[in-house]
Amino acid sequence: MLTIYNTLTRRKEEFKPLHPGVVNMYVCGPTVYNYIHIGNARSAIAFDTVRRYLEFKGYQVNYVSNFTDVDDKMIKAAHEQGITVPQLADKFIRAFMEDTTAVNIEPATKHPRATENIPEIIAFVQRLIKNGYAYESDGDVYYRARKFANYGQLSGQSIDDLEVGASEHVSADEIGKKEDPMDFALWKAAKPGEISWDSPWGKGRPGWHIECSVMSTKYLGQTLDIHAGGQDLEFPHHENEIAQSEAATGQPFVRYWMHNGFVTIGKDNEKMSKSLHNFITVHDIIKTVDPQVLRFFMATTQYRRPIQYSEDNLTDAQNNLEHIRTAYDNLTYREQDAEVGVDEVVSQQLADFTARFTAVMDDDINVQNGIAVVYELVKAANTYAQQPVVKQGALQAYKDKLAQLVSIFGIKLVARDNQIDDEQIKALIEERNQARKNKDFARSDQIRDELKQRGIILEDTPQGTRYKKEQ
RNA sequence: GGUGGUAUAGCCAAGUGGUAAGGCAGAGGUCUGCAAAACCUUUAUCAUCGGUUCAAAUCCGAUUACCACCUCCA
Repeated sequence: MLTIYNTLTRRKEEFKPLHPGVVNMYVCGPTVYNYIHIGNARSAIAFDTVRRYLEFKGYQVNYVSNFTDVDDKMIKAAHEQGITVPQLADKFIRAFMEDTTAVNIEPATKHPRATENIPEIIAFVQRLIKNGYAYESDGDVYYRARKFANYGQLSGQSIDDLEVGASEHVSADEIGKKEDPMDFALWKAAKPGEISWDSPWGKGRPGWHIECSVMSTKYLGQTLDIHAGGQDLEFPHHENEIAQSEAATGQPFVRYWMHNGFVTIGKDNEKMSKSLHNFITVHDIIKTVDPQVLRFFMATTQYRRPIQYSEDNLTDAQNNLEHIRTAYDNLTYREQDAEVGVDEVVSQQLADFTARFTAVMDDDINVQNGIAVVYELVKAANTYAQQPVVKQGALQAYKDKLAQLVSIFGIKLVARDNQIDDEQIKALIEERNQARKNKDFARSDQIRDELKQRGIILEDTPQGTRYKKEQ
């Protein structure tokens, strides 16, 4: 039984989608005014992993993730770079797709953009005005937070406590426009020269929160199974989404709210964020770090826990991933002398591993326990691969299971190309084998060292000398 | 000030009442001509104090430290 921690109720709950067998899932995406950093990627990776596990469990997942392609930061960045807001959006949406593809994040079923849904947004705002939850004020439209009885339920705070904080931060030009400091913008009037769309309230653009309410319900229905995002979106973004959506539809908006923990950095474990200027972009890091290592590093920490970013931790991930890849290679290597047939003991063992993996992952996607099962599988596979007699079917079964389980973490296990075409190298390997037969170990070690310099690793096994390229 | 989270071996980290999973690094060993790879063995009383209990890392209270949200941020 799959359980998921629901931020709304602050406890783990049995996961039951509204429609059996289908999961409608919405994940808040980035504002596309810059390359995504590792913290942004964490969110995408965390929920890509959740998605992959749900699919492993047999669900059909409709996965929608938006691009916020118009807001203050977009307008500012476009102005600074001397390009239009749509040009800026196109540039960084392309970069987003490149970066997320590199770390093996599946594209969403649908990646809607706010600016592609302006008519729907306007209609949604009109509905809120009609229902009495919103009001126009000098070209802006605001939501009456106090009118929504459950406002504050997600963040667990009373609206009065929230108001104390909010009143300190209301910008000067909003004072006087709002009926109440807690009210938030659904539609913002355009300043001269800003990108804008015609609306019943004059030229303007959508507020931040409204696009997610509109697009999630448009593509997934009035009640979503899962709505996810970073913990920093709990308030105000997701709180406001609930208020908007439920005031408009009269239906429960989301069944399970999921929020991922932050990537932290530095000795103080500070949140990696754009405003603290302590971020590392995916675009940059994958120039020097294997994207699969980055993926493994992030995917093997449970989504709610923080991830401490450091070189050491990344190295740990690299070692662990290499260990898994080597096991896969070890299985592949024995295919040359494997006997035809299957092994019932192995089949049973793999079924047990799968059951245990599922049992631990069912506990709120506990990937640390999941990966622990994978390590046990690796150990069993390595042990099997050293048996004097092995079966083709068993080798394949181990490989398939290993590949299947790590694919949930976004890792692609493939047979590595260790073919050597260089005749000179082949001759050297042959010469070394001859030298070993003649117990000329000085010569054989010399050849081994020489080839190592050239990136060829030799390993002597009971099945003969195995060579592989240095990774 | 309000709210939430975290504190387990050198490092990462699991574990929500019964005498501490797993990985990395380290040490020893098996295998090997030597290596490599692999496998085996080995390393903690769980931030502090107090309480409940036959029994607590695990429940309750207090304390300390760190982080986050309450304004844009995944």
